[in-house]
Parts: sequence; structure tokens; C-alpha cells
Amino acid sequence: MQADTCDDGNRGREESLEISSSAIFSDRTARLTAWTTFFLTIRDDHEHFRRIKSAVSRSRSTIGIAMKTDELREKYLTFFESKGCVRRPSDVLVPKDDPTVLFTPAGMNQFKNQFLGIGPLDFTKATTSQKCLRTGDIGNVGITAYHHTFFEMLGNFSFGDYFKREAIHWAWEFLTDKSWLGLDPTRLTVTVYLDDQEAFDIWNKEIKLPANRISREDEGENFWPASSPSQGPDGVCGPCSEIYYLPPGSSKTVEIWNLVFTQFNRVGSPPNNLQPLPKKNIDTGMGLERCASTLQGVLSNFEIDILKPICQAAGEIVGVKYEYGAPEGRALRRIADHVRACSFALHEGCGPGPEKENYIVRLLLRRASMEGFLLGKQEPFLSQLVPVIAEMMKHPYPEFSQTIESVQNGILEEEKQFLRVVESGIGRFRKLVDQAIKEGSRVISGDAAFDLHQTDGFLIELTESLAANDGLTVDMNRFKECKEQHKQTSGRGAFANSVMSAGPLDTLRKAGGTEFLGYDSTSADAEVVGVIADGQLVKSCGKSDSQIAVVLNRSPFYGEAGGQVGDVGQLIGNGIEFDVQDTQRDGELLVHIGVLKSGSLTVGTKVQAFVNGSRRAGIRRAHSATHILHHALRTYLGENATQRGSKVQEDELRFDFAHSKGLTPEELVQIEDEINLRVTEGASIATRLMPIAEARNLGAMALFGEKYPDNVRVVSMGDFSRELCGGTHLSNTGQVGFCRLVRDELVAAGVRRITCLTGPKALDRVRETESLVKVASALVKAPPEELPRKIEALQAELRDVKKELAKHTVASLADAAEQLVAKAETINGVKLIVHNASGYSRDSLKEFVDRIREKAPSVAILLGLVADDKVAFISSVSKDVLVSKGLNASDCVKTAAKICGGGGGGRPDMAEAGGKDPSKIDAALAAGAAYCRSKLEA
RNA sequence: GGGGAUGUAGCUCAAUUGGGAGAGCGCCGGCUUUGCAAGCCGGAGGUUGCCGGUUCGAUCCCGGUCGUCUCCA
Repeated sequence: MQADTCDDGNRGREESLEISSSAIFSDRTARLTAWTTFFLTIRDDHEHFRRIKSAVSRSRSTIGIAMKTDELREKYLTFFESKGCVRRPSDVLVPKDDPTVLFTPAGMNQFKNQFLGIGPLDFTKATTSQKCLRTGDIGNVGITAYHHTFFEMLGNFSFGDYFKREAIHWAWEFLTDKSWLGLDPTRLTVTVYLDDQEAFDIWNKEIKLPANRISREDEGENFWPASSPSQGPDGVCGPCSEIYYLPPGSSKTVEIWNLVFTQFNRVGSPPNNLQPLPKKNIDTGMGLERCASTLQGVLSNFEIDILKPICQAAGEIVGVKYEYGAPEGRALRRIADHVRACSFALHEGCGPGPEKENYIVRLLLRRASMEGFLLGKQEPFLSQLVPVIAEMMKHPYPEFSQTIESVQNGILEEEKQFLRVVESGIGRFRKLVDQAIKEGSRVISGDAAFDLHQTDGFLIELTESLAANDGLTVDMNRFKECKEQHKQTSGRGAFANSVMSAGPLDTLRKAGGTEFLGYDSTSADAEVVGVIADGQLVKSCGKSDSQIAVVLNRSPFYGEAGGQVGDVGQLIGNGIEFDVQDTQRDGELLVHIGVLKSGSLTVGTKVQAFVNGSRRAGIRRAHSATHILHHALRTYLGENATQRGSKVQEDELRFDFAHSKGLTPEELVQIEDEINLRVTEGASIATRLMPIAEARNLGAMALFGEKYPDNVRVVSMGDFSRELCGGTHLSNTGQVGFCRLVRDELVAAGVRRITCLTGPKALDRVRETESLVKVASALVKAPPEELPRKIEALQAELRDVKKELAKHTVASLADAAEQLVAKAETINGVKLIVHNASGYSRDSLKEFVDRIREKAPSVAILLGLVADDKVAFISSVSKDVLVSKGLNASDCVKTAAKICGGGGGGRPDMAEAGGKDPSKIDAALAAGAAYCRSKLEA
């Protein structure tokens, strides 16, 4: 089991039996086609509800007023604070520096380093309420009582501090003590891992829980990661103990808390592969929504105080009333869940897109949109839920309200896009239906359904449901086969999934981070503390052409971060010359990546580190200009034009920001003017280190979804800009010199990108443009200010001349045609015209034939010409000749082309061909003529 | 990272083993009608995304590239 109480796969399904008919809710076909049966089912279901509900309300009156979710969250954190845990804020939902996950799946993820013993420990006990997102059980969302994609996880953690005894005692105290949750102890049961006698004894002897309420489960159930002793992966792991609660009026227990005792390091296969860790850890997880639902005595997580209003709002917007047991309940719960999940992802700047986490967001939004679509809401509506979600989540995440508008925009755009896709796919879908009906089939083939899914993004549920409207079904078995096959062929590039194993850098990290000196200087003396070659940590490395990575104890090199590129330069020492081609950051370590030109690098070697100074100066200009640009955007486009990403290079910067409209030329000029005004102002730039809270109080701009340390650098410019930033900056805005806005483009729905150049590059760009104008103006012989008019005039002239030429060609073709017809020989009443038309263009051949046929109703024509050292033929035969004489234009043209070493073909009444040997054109025409004669004379 | 689809007039899309680039809507001009909607006639508008290859000949086949849509990880 994982350290939480939310992804319990099979168990979730058992629990859902409590709401007996809910499984049927998922069966859309039933809903759309078999209303009668369905209503019967619902009525049964209502009976069931009434019974449970009355039981619940009886018991609720005995506990008193149900605890609000906000209150529960706060109580949990306060309780563990009272036990000495440090209350940490929720980690971001979309972690950018962890390649093993797309979204934060559990509370422990932000403490990976602490669990692995990497880096300094500022605290040894912590407690959090963590935003999480999982899609593994997405199919169960809305159907079972307890599945979500987005949820919050309450957790308490120990890194070598307290262990099993405290974890269990505190959990019990929090659950049962009257001043905390005050649950009835007789309704609680627990599980422990088979061999974990220690945990069993604590529960049994110290807590005094009777042995019959403690069950022992195997490693599949009570170990984290699940089944890891026998199946892996290697790394830290341990047994766990789960706590179950039997809600009043229910016959099923609910898992509400999982305590994981990470006490082993797994190395290799059994036996004896579990080595005890020197420092044992605690990692617990309690699903906030699930716990709240048991405390509030409701049937499902979706009925709690912070979720039900979202479901109800969804119902209002879609135009149906939300009831837990109503037929639309399942769909509305899904909508509520998915939009809540996406809203938080979007809040952190992770919008819908074609890959990775962005794709998950798209998928969730589309599934939600589809649910509404099938309920008859065939227009965008999801974005209207965002303010409701903000209201529900305002206590734990007040910052969410600041991005409501951009979150709504992101959702709205995706909905529109989805509806467009559906519309375009529906034509193809109709063809499938018509075809099936024509063939007398009542089934849409799995292949066709999959094709629709794969190319037009038709969710299979949509296809099924639409098909059901026409009384058709979909071959789901075949569809699943196709999908499986597609997975096999397309999903080969999987990424690392070692959740908790250490890489080569981790060993170095334990010694502490690299001291960064680059804010004050571009050179420094330093000592080599690590060398990595071929992905391995080595003691020493000699000259080589391949890239290696070097870690120093201190360094003036800036490692890529916050959009600013890494520095380049050199490490010089006793015979050593190392070219640094890039600098990357790995946690607290600066990694210098490059090529060793001479000498050898050994751990302990002293070197002098030199950053390429002029490049760094260009980067500083561009970075400071980026802050000024950000300020200008917010000034002229509004507060919502917030940063979504940036790239800062040598005198070049790209800045992505949220904005739904295109920028007008006037706005672009205003922005460029504002930047340069601030530059000429020569405002001083100051950097201060301060606690994050103080920085926020000062109103420093920070990015949502970005992880910040407890102490942050605040860069301020004059009195107009103040941002959290770890980059390198100028000391005065005047040093930017000059900033040119060179590009404005759309990069994603609702996100625009502006590109600017600074200093020398800006100047170069202006010069380039000027010289282009000069060249162009020389070419068209007009002064620069006359260029547009001159080019227009030239275009008009060219068009007129072309028309004139075409007219003349037609006239001359008509004349030539008339002459040819006049002097043509007639065989058995049919005119035979064979002519070398060299001089005309290839394109005019067809026109020529038309002119001849206008004047000779019964005719066989063969024309040839030489153009570009090649021969072209055309032949045309009037219908009567074709029928009576069997003279075929295609054969005619082939006969001729053969002589010139070519071939051709076409329709019987009109054919074209070509050849490569121009010298034989007359012989070829003669051969063609001979063929025609033989046919005509017959 | 990989799979599928797609790119043709301002827009939506056609073009039957490779052989004359079209329609509807929109636009412009004219006509008709004493409401509005509309109707009739005429016209402009294209490097078939870009580059290369095969071919006598490419919107069509092949390769590459750029963009868009979509699926899987």
C-alpha cells in the first residue's frame, strides 16, 4: 500500500457497494437507451439512501455539529505542531525538478532528500497538507465514494527523529481524544504487516486495542512500496499500519490513515535484502476529503462541505439538479473533480497541451467537457466553476483567487478547442454510422472507433453514447485490442521510475552544496570536489573529447535557473585547461559541463575558474531588461499579464506571459517605449536577501507553481519593479543600453511570447534592417520611403503584363489553329492534324488543342514541342472518331513518345506524353501520324 | 520520446490507378424587388505549407522539413 488512504484500487470498488447501484451510473448506454429499467434501479437506490441517511442523521445528532473540512485540516496541522513538527506549506502540484513524476502524488514527495539523507536538515519533524493529483483510478472518479484525481493529503513526517511508538500513539490521540477528532475508539480497527511484531505490540499492549481488532496483512497490503521486499524497487522502504473507521450507519470500514515506517534499505533480491536504516523515518498520509466525509457522516467524499457546492454549481450550470443518487450525479461529480484538479494545475501555469502533464490536464478537461456535452450542455461551461472552487479552497490556498481569470481563460480555450474537434469528428462519425446501417450492421467496428479516437480525439465514451442514440453499439473488445497495440508501438520511450534511489550526484550532495560567488565576481580560486565521466563518479579524469562534468567547492559560474542560461568559460590550473560549455544546477550543486583540453582533473585539484565575462555582461543586460519588460507589460496590459516562463541569454530574452488577446502595434510601441524610458532613467538596481514572507509582504512578484527557498533574493529596480529572482543583474538600468522588441507571437492558448534584444545585439538588429532597406531600395530603384508604393506598382505591372501575354498567346493560338485546320488533310471525313508546335510553352498545349477542336468537330490531333531540352506531346480525338475508328489519343501519344525515349498516357479522348530526345521530335510526330492514318483509313 | 492524421481561394471543404485546380459561403461590380430576408448576372481572389526525389508529366507517389490536430508514455 502507498502511504495514503486514497488509491486503494480494489478496495475502493468494494466500498462503493455501499451505494449499490452506482456502478450502473457509469453505464451510459443504459442511461441513454433503457430509461425504464434505470428508473427502477434508481428507486431501489433511493430506498437504500433513506435508510442510511436516517441512520447517519441520528448518529450526527449525537456527535454534535459535523466538523468542517477547513477545521479538520487546521486541527491536524496544529496537533502535529504541538508535537514538535514544523508546519510546512504544501509543495507545488506540478513539480518541475522531479523527472519521476508528472504531478505530486503524495505528501512525502517534497521530503525525498530528507528521507535519502541528502543535504542539510533544517528540521527533523514536519507536517503538511499536500495538494496531490493522481490519474491511475480516473475511471472510478464519481462512481465510488472515495476516488478523486485531485485531493489533499494530511501527513506527518520524521527524518530520523520519532518513530513507530510516537507515530502510533499520536495517531490514536488525534483520532480519539475529545479535544481533537473524538472518534469512538470502538469503531476503529487497524492492520499491521505480518512480521511487524513491534507495531502489533504497540497497538495491543500500549494502546490496549484488542488483538481481534488488529489484523496482519502481507507485503502487498501493508508494505511501502507495495510488495517491495520481494519485487522491488531497491531503495528505502518499510512496513506500514493502516487505521480503519466504521462510520455510524455503515457496514463497511473506511481506511482513513496509513502510517509508513520507513526503516529498511532494500538491496537486491531476497533473502536478507532488507538492511536496517541507521536513521528510521516516518511517513504518514490521511486523505483529507475521506476523513472529512466520515466526520461529516456523509456517503461520499463528494458530499463534504468543500466539494458538494462544486457539484451543485456544476448541476446549475449544466441545467440539472445535483442529487447524490440522481442519474446525473456521477457525471456532475466527475466534472467537479476534474475541474478542481485542472484549476490547480493551471494556477501553477500548467495548462492543457499535447504532452506530459499538460496532456493530463487536457484529458481531464476534455472528459469533464464531454460529461457536460452528453448531459446536453454543448457549449463551454467548465470555466464558470472556477470561482466556486476558489471560494471552497480560499482558506488553505488564498493565492488561488489571484489567478481565477487566467485559469478560467485556459479552461475556456480548451473547451472551445474540444468542441471544435468534436464537431469536425462528428462528420466522420456519421459516415461510420451510415456505413454500418447500409451494411445492415448494428455495430461500429473497433478499428473504426479507435481510428476516430486516435486521429480526432473522440473519447470512446462519446462514440459509444452517440452510437447508442442511433441504436448502434461499438465493438469494445476490438477497440481495446487496438488501444493495447497502439500502446505497444507508441509507448517505448518511458522515463525513469525509480522513486527513491540515489544517483551519482547524490553522493557529492551529502558533502554540501557549491558556494556560488557569481553575484560579485566572474573569477575565483576553487577546488575540484567531484568529476563525473560517462555518468559515473570518478576520482580522476584525463584529456578527452567527450563531455565531462566537474563540481567545485565554490564557483563564480551561474547554473541554469529561472530562465537564465548557464555560464560558459574556463577552468585553468597546473597544466589544466577545461572548457566549460554549460553550467547546470542540481539542487545545491553547480555542475560545470565541458571538455578537458589538457592536463588531468582529480578530486582535490586547485583551479582558477573564469567565467566568459562579456557573455555574462550580455546576460545581465538581458535579465534586467526582462524585469523591466515584465513591469511594462503589467503597466500597459494589466495585472493579469503575469509571467509564464522566460529564457534569458546573451543580449537576448524571451518572455512568455498570460494574455488572451493579440497585441496591437500601438501596445507594442508603448511597451518598447516604457522599457527604454526606464533604461534612460538609469534607476539603481538593488538585491536583498530576506525571508519569503517578508518578500511577499513587500509585494515582490513571485511565480505560482515555482518552489522558493525559505530565504529569497529580491531584485528591485527604482521604485517600479520588485521580483523574487536568483539571477545576475546590472547595478543600474541604464546599463541595458538599448532594448529592441523584435517579436510578438502566440505560443499556446492564452500565452504570448515577446522576444527582445539588448545592448550590441539590439544595435546590430537595427543596422541589419537598415541595410536590408538599402539593398531593397537599390534593387527597385526607389528611395526607402517610396518602397511600399514602388513594390505595389511593380506587382500591378507584372500582373498586367502576364494577363496581356496570356491574351496574346490565346489569340495567336487561335490563329495558328485556324490555319492548321484549313490546310489539314481529311481522311474518311476526319481531319488529321499533326504539328510541331515548338515555340509555344508546355502549358499552352491544352489551350491549343481546345482552339483546334472548336474549329474542327471531327478531328484527330497530335501536337509536339520542344521545351527545356525535353519533348512534350499532346493528342486529342473527338468522340465520334474515338467510337467509329477506335482511334485512341492515349495510344497515339504513346506511339510518338516512344520514339523520343519517353512515355505517357491519359484519357482516350485526351492524352499527354513526353520524351527526352528533342532531335527525334519530327520522326516521333511522323510515327504518331502513321498510327492515326492506319486507324482512320481502316 | 514515439504513433496516427492533416496542410488546396478570405472561411468550410472537393478533385474517382498521376494527365485541364473546383464548389458553397464570404468579398467586389451590376441588375431585379417600394419593407426585411433574398433573387439574378458578372468579376476578382491560388507558388495546392516549404525543400528535394521518382516521372515525359506530381495537389496526388517517395524522402526531408515547418505548422496544426490527435493518441500513447
